[in-house]
Amino acid sequence: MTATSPTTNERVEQAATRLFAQRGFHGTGIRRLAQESGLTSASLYHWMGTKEELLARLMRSALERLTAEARAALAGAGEDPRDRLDALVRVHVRAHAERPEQTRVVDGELGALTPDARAGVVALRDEYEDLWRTVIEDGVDQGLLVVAQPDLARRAVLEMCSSVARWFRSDGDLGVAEVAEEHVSLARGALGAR
Amino acid sequence: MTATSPTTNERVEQAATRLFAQRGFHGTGIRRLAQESGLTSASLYHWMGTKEELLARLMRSALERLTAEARAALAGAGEDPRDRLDALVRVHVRAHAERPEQTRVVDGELGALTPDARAGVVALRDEYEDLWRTVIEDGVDQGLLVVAQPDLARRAVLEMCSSVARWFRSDGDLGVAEVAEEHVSLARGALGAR
DNA sequence: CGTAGGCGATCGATCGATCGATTGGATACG
DNA sequence: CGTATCCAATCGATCGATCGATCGCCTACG
Repeated sequence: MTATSPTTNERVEQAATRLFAQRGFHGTGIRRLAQESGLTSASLYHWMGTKEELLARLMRSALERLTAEARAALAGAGEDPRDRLDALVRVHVRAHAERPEQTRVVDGELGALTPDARAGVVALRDEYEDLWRTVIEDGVDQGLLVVAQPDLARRAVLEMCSSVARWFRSDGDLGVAEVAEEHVSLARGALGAR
Repeated sequence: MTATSPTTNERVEQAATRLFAQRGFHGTGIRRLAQESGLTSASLYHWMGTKEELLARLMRSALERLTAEARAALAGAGEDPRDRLDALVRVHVRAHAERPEQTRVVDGELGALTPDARAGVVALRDEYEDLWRTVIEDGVDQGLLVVAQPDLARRAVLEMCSSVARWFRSDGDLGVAEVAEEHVSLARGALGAR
């Protein structure tokens, strides 16, 4: 157990993630952000750059982590596209259950970014979704998944799994593992897994 | 074809729906909202009350319309819970495809409301979701739908269908009807329809 | 003449961001 | 060793802009 006290940078990022998730990017002022980080608004600029740069950084690192976790899970999964789908669902649901604020910022604040900053985030998101696209395409090609519109189905299943971030509570009736397995079952059903 | 020119009130509500959907409630200023409504910011107050009242009104009327459409569809559907589920999916998907800005405001700006205003909107949302809850419960009770966690499944399928508002384009490859039927199929699969 | 609808002007508050100044610990040098 | 230099980090003060909202006044019309 390494319970290091958080660095200033971590305190800023944690406060920003929490506030952006709760009140939105435009609903969060830099004074409030500084207060929750334990700094003055002037000092805050030493760590965050501009407010938008901070948001973009948070979104990119969250997406990079998610993609890395998905790649690792796929590397440990077998060849069967259905098993690989299960692995993606588990990673996605776990991430949204365990880091709901991070994922809600990624999913909900894209529109707050200027085109330049948005492009970088969108590229990372597309990279992540390509993992899903490939798995679903492989499954359909091999006749192990049955969907008429793979792109539509991918978006639908992704959003289905993302919804967890908006209701899951770690002190609720269901544990993370149960929720993940339940979504594995829903996703398999939706995609017509043989 | 009744192509009446929009009333001032309609122009305000349409501008607000568009802006709130695109830039968010906190990202939309009074002046911009007035400009797009063809009014000065002072005149705007004659029509909208406060900015928050306007948002709450938009959200309530959108939810009331959705609920009314869902009730009408259920009234015209048969007794089989699977058919009733199909009807709900079609209404939900059509609404999100044809009125993406309205639905995105409802789904995304709840957090911008003060507790008092939020309560009224949440009550309407619960009323709508109860229609889904009942249908799914009936289906499970009769053994025609198979899900381990009906509440979780309801949320998952709802979010799955809501995702349409974030990508559908009326000039794209798929029409509204096709998208709706595709989601009917996905929902049936996810909920294990016999 | 009353009222619905609209306007310009302006309110106090807050916005995101920057300024110059200060601190303290590390590093380089005589 | 002593001290000069540097730089990351922080601060109070304040910038111009914009925020949501309100005011009094004007005009058109039933």
